[in-house]
Amino acid sequence: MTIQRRLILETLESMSSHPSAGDLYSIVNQRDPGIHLSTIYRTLRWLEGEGLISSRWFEEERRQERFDPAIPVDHHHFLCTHCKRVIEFDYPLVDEIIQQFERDSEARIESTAVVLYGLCKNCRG
Amino acid sequence: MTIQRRLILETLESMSSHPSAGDLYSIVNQRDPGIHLSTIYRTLRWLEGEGLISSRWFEEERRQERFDPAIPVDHHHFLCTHCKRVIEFDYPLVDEIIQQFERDSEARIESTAVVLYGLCKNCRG
DNA sequence: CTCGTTATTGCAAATCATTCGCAGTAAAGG
DNA sequence: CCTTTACTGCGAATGATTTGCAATAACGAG
Repeated sequence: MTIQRRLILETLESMSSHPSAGDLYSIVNQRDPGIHLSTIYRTLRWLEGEGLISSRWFEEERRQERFDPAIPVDHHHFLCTHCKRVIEFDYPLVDEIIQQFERDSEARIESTAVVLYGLCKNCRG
Repeated sequence: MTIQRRLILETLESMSSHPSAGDLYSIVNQRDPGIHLSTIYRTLRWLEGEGLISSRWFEEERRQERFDPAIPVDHHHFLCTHCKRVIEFDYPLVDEIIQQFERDSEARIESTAVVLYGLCKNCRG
């Protein structure tokens, strides 16, 4: 555990917005101006491999990977298309979809990505 | 409507696999060896704008956009992680998730991306 | 059918997020 | 304090997609 890794992990954990590597860089950079973007990437990749964080791709911002400080246990996401806020949820209904699909198709489901896009409470209206 | 555009659209419509631009290029290229990859991209973008096709990003192959010959009406996807086959489905359960989330969060949902990953009937076992 | 205008193509270079190779530096344990 | 091993900073590479531009094809008017 190096200073940089600790700083990156702490910063990510303090954010609920599922930042991209670049977002994280501009914040971490304020406390450690010498840090390099590639260190951010490598550390995020390492944290992911250790199972401490997980990563997401949202269709809205298809190009940028976003990082989630949560352990990669199944949960799902809402992304506000206006303020970019992320809300997590976990409904048993998703499991019902999996079961129905497995019955209908005889496939075996191993993971899911359920994302809802729209306007949050604050951005409606 | 040029020769190239017609060829690209016909080719996409004949495929159920949700090909990437590169996949499409290697097939279209057999019938029109002079065609350029940028024409594929531009045409796909144009078809998308016309509402004739839609595009998807799957987390499994995060880097590559895949194109769907279907009109962009709400439907959902299964991607076989082994053979890359895509199966489409449309369950009312997804609408129930939307309604439940809208109730819980007071957000307004405008679109969804529901993708299931796993092994299809043929690739299990 | 021919000409002129406008849209589309082919090509090459640019983008942009992410990754990689490498040499220098820091961590960790003895 | 020293040695080994892992991590960082840096710059260059990657790879899918986009863009600028000059050449070409489509389409409508005559």
